[in-house]
Amino acid sequence: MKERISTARKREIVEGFYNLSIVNGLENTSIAKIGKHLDMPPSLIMHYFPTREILISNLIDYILEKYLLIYQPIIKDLEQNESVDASLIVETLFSRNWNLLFDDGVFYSCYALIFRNDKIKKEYRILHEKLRESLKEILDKNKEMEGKDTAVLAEQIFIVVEGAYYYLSMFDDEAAYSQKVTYFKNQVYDLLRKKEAQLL
Amino acid sequence: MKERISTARKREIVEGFYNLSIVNGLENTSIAKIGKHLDMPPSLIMHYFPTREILISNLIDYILEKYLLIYQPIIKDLEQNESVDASLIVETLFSRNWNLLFDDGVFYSCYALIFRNDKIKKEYRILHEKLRESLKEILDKNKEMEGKDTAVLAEQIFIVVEGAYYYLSMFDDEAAYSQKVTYFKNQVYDLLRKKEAQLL
DNA sequence: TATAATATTGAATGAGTGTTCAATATATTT
DNA sequence: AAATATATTGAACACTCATTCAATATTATA
Repeated sequence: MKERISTARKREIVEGFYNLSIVNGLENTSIAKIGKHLDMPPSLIMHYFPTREILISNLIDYILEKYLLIYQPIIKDLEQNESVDASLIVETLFSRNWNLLFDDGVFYSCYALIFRNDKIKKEYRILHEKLRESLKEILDKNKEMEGKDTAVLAEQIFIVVEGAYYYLSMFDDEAAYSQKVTYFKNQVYDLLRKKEAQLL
Repeated sequence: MKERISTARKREIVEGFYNLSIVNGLENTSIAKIGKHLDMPPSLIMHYFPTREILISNLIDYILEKYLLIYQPIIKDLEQNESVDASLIVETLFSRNWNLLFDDGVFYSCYALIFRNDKIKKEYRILHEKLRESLKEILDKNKEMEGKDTAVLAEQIFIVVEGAYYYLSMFDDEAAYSQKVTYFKNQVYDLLRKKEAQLL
């Protein structure tokens, strides 16, 4: 019972931190502000997260956890069919639903921390490796992929996806945005179509 | 003369800000710390940069200015030859010299600001468009590129480069790093080799 | 040389920071 | 019901923050 209170409070605090960070930025979201937002004294936050660093670490866990949900449409499809076709993969990877899962501003602020914090760097690395492994498994279920090095293919596809999200975040103009997305989707389709297995 | 003092001081301050941010992170680099680092009172910094926001804006100008220097090896080569071959382009884009030009931690911290600051977003967008336009011009000088949509090609190449830098920053292991770089370089070579012009 | 403009200093401001601590309330275990 | 563990409170801490201001030093202009 107390265990439940503890975990519920922790989650409440992390989510409050996250939601405030979306609006104010990670660097401007203080423990006092989180407390005011959630109507609880800062000392209670410190009770569950002894230092701000620990709190940030938990926020990152929370964000990365959400990040893994991208594959949900594909997993859902796999429950009914044996393999997934290319278009569902591409459309899922570039869907804007992704942006709804987590806030890009907070995500990149946390990402920037990898350069000065090895623990965070490792967490990010593990997540990104997971994303690629999952894509490889999905690709391996497809007969058209036989004989291809799906591990390398997954790496190359994700580089396009991640580069695209990075770049496209700079564009507000809907027309320019969607035209560029088309280029990058085609780029992934080309990778999937490529006949020869990737050379080492 | 006074003009010179002013611009020299401004540059000194921005560089101090930048150098401290590399070590402590952008969010932990205060005006007081910059002052102590440069042995000048905070009030002098405020004299040249009335608000912290303006100072950050100038830091971003400074970083983006450095970013544009990637093309230097190619420009140097173009002074002697009429066109640049693919390998110099690919090697330049993936060279680690790039990392020496500016600090990635500071760069991504500043990048994260685009999500809450439209002025910064626009600056970043303009830089990234410039990078692509320059690459297009370089590609256009090459006869092998005739008939290809070099504008789209430049977009697709840069997506790979930027995605790669984002992803590779998570890896410290030299072997894993260089193997992955190989994949991504090949990916760009494939783009350059592709016969058909890109469909709209 | 006198005047105006800019450069530089140092002290002060109030607000906000993360964190600590002792006291109290609530729930769990004995 | 008593003892123990956890949850919650609110006040306080020393410190740092960006920013302001009046005073002084230096340089440029008239």
